Amino acid sequence: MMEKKYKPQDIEKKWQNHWEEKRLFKVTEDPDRQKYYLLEMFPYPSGKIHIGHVRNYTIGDVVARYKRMNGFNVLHPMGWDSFGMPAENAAIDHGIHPATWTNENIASMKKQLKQMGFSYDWDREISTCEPEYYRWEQLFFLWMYEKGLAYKKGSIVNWCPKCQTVLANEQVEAGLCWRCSAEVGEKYLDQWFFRITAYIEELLDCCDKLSGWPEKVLTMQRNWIGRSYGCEIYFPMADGNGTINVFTTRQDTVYGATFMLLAAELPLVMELVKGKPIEDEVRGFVEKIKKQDKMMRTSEYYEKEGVFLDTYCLNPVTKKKMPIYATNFVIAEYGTGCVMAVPSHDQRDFEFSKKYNLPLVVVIQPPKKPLNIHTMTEAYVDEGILVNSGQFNGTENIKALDAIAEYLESIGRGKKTIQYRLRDWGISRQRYWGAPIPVIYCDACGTVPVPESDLPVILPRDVELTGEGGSPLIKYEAFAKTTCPKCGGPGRRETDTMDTFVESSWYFNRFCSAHHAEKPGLDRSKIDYWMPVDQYIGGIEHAILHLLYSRFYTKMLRDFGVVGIDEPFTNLLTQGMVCKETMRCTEHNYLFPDEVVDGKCVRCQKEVTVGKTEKMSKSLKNVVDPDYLIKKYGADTVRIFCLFAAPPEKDLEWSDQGVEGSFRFLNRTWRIVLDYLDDIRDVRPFDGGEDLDDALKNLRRKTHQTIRKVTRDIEERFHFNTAISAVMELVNALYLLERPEKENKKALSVIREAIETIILLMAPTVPHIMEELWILTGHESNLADAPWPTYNHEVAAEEEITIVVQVNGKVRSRVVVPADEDEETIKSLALGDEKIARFISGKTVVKEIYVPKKLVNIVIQE
RNA sequence: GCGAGAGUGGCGGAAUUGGCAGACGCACUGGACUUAGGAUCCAGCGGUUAACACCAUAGGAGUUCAAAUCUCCUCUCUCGCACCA
Repeated sequence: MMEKKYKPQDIEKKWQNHWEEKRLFKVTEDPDRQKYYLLEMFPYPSGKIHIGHVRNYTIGDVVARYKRMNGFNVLHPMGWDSFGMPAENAAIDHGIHPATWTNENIASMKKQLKQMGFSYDWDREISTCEPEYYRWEQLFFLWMYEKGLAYKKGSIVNWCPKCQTVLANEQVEAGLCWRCSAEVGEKYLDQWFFRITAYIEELLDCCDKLSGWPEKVLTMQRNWIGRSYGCEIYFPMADGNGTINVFTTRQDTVYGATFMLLAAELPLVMELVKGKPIEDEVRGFVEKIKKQDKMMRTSEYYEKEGVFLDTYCLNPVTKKKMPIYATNFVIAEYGTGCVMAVPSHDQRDFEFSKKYNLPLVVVIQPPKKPLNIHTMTEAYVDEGILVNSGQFNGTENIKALDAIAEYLESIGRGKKTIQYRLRDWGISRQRYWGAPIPVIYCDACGTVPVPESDLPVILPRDVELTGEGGSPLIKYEAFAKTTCPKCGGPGRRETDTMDTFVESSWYFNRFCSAHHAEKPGLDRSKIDYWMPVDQYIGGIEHAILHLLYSRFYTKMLRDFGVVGIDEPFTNLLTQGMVCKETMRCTEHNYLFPDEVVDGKCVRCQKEVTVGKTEKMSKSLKNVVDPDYLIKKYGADTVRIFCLFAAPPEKDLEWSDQGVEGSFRFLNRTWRIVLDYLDDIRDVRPFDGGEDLDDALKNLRRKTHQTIRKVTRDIEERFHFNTAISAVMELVNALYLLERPEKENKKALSVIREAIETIILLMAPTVPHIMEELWILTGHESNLADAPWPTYNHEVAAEEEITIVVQVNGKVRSRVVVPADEDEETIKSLALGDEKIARFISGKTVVKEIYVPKKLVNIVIQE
């Protein structure tokens, strides 16, 4: 037979069409089968898929196909997180409507995903910018408003005066607008917030139950929520007018508090100095700090500064007068914005006391060298015994924490409290391309939610985007001008839209009933069948926000009765980044690979230096184009390389030569199968019963060992790299086998078993080539439906094992014995070994260690 | 500063519970086949050594019959939070 060459371009399209025509990946609820919901984080339709998507979705696809072959009813959907700023920027820059731009991008990216052969149920495709999607989000908003979980509050935001819009912190670069470079100011704006803090304890405590999540992500979430147990303490003003309240986790040092620090931004600061001679000086300081603040936050050198307010409060336990200062380093938003200063036991307070010559009192003595306030060069922040602390003297400071808090409570000067770092989620965006917030403002009735029956509030499409003057919705009267649903009088719609993180906080539910048109857009019976997501896969960059918001939404929707689970994602895999080396020359900075010939820049002929590997990005010119790779090598090569080059959770270093190697392996597999094709076509895979010679027995053992290894690697830890290398070994073993005669049906059946095993084991990874080989070997059913192979323990077991013989822990020899050989025989073989004899002759054997099936260690006295 | 993770050949990476360090692949070297080879097949490939052997898992100590793996210290890198009182 003429050997047929492996041409991925010929076969991949064919199989993709076949899968689509047969609707092989369409799923419905089936109570008799175990469900498996596999989800990869859906993409923003930016235009083209990048290699990070390819890696993410390849990992997911292999798991989906693997689970399908193992009999699970697999839900594997895909959709588009299609609201967002890039669409608006494209509109401003190129005059194309965000909707058009977005939908064109979706079409081309969908084509690319299909070219990769990903096994999605495309019938469940969703796009979050469609009213069919966001109408339910608006409904949830109304419910949240009703329950007080959505509320409006004034807050300070970054404001670009030129673009007339709020900027996220990440969009402020060195105090300037990222787009127009205008100086960013602050503005006090009414913003909508979601009360995520209503679920803060549950969000924190459930971290302990998420055993399928990486510890790293849980740690990040816990830190982000930032729970601190402490105490609120009330410091009475010296003049008897009210108190200053502080939050502290160190109430054990309250006897050492000698002055009071306030965040300069607090309104209280100006109130305290009102009408005093010092008022102007303080105002000047406060204005200066307010201006500096944002810049200084990111600066490394942060000089602690303060100004005395010419006012005192009293330490509630020592009754001593404490001067009050406004400062630049106390955070207004954390705790109460006021801090009791204990200079002997807090480094910041210590520095401040030195600068402004304020008194110190030691209240904790270290176990060894006692502290002296005159010779201290830094604060003592460790543990010790309380001194100068009234009734608590002599107690270990840690043990006194509770007692002091209780004492403060008993005298009415404080109470135990818990503080969090996490604040409520501000969701208002002064942006056009987002889901409208369903609220109407009426002069007579105030804030009025849009009635449920009027939903959805549709985002109008015929608007003009100029990039200036803020959101076009403000000026679009047909949208903004409306009537109050309560009194029928004139009203104006909220023209802010929701943060795009809102859409991604519940989309995984929508996939369960993607086209459900009845309230609340989620079919409870389908939700109950599919949710929670069994395996979620995505980038580590979403470790905090997206995952935290999704957890919040899940708990809230549960309390609304919409879903029946507490946590959305049972198992989480965070895949690493795709990196590549960078190249640059002194003249043109970063270069594309095709700008370099013979190590020189093609434009200036200067020497090119190969830089370190970094995350692929357009600006570093170290990207690879999935389209080009698919065209050149086929999707299967791209898929297998992404899996083989590194385990999924680690960063993957892209290597063009490595891709060649993966392509070579597929060719090698293709050739050996086609080479045997005529001979094995009419043979059945070996299924035991007959004796085999050593070579065939070894091949068969290898086959079954490979099934065991691949199954475990996928099942236990998703280590596809080692799974693939195991199959490579089996392919190598086939190459090394002496080719049997055509008449030797027994040998050919063993070979057929090996070949079918290779095809089945590789089916999830490289589905197109394996489908083709499956058909070529005479099968009629789809490989995608074939069952995952099983191994036979006895066949996989080694008959002979190599026992390592050590002398004093160093390998000196090896003996080969039957697998079931007894300890005594092995030991005597070891002692009698020629090489071993050289090491132990004339020495005393102290001990013999025997590890079954592994080694003998002979311990001798030197 | 705090928290988390990592450090193994020229490179990417292997190494169930402590038990043969370097699987598999890339690169490289040699051979075969070829008009040719940047195709393919076979073989070699951590370092020192003629060999025996010795040295090697960031560095140093320790526990152990035995350590890449466990403990302590030091160094380096990555990520997250960062004046959170």
